[in-house]
Amino acid sequence: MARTTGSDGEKTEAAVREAAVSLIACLGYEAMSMRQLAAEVGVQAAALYRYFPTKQDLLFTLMFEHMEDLIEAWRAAHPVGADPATRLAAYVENHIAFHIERRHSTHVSNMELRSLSHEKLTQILRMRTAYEKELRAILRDGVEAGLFSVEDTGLTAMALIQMMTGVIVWFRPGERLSIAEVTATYLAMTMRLVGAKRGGATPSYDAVRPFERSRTL
Amino acid sequence: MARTTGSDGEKTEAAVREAAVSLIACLGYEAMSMRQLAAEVGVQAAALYRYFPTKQDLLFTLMFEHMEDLIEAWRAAHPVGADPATRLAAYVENHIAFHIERRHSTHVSNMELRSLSHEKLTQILRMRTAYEKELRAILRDGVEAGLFSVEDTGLTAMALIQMMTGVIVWFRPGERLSIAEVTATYLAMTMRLVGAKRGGATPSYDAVRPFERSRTL
DNA sequence: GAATTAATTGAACGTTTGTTTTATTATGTC
DNA sequence: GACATAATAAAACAAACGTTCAATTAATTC
Repeated sequence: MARTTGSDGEKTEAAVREAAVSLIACLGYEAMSMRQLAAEVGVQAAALYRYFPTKQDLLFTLMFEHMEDLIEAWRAAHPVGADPATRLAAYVENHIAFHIERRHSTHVSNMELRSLSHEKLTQILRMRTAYEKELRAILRDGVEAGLFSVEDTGLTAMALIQMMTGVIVWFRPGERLSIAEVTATYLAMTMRLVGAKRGGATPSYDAVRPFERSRTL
Repeated sequence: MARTTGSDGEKTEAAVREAAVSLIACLGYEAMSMRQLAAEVGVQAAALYRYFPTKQDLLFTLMFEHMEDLIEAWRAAHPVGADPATRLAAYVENHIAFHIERRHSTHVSNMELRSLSHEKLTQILRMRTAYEKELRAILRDGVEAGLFSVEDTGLTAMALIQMMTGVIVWFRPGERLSIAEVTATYLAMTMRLVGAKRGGATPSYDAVRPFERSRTL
């Protein structure tokens, strides 16, 4: 009827975050009730309000940290001073690896934007735009260097991001394809899509069927 | 306090459908209340139950008819007996035109699947799979004819559909790009992505910058 | 071991939800 | 003009919602 033995604020808060990401990803933000979330954590609904002032603040926190992590992952992975093709390859690989690893929080951050207040929405969209800007810069550099051939860098960046993020809709680890195979295929598709020229540091991105690939190895 | 002058069942039902698509697209299915929907139509909530037995039945009806229309649009537009490149071009053009025209109902059909019961979900997914199968068949034919070069037809089909459908996320009619420009660019990106060979009936799909294009015309 | 602080419960609050029921009025038919 | 039917309003239902508050116990500090 009060504090329970072994209870720890940090652990509870982490458990709430984790359960919330899963529940919101599966049911949707509006469909998940605070009582349902509390039950998943093994606690009463009132206890949640010790960690998050409102339901919407909880949602915002999850999204904000997802975007922070995404931007930080790219900051740690991006090759500095490399040629556009290398940078594009790094962007694709980082994006796909990150989104496959965090399917649930990606779902939350992409699908529940409409449940945010105007100010909080603006803040999340600003972070998203900053991340997408990196891709546009790579495409622009590639076009200016005569390495890529695209009609419109802004449109192409959106198309690529939609295509790559879409992987979480159908991909399930442990099924027909491995993460490495999926990433390699998306990389090849991306390089063809942007019309990457061959030669130099950039290998050919023509499609190689899996059985052919294994014969050449 | 009862039947109002000029009231007509058919008109009311159509108005309910229309308002529901807009409201669900903007607020989400769970966030839209039946009273809100009724107010939008200019009617009391109880009147809605004359046309749809439950809220979920309303959602299902909207999704079902969206999928029916999509499949019918492709049935009417698909070129029979044509080469894979022509068929692929027709698929892309039809898909983008349809989804731009029906942004709202596409949003509903893509985002609210989790609010459906198991049986109704299965029914919608069956229709979706049938539609996607058409694209896979085109890609397979193209690969077998040596015209396309893709690693995995299933994966490529999913990637293309995610990329194309994603247009509704950022595209707004009347802004920087026209529908025709967007469609042309997506078509060119698609052809490069599948490694379509040049020559024959298929023109080059190398990127041509807008200003260059207008100079050649 | 007393005092303080951290973590949680249980009950309650006022709203809002999807839906049902009953009564009432407009329209179309003979 | 009477009668049947179609279309709606108004009121009510129990259940569930997000959130608050006071009480209570575990852990920590001195």
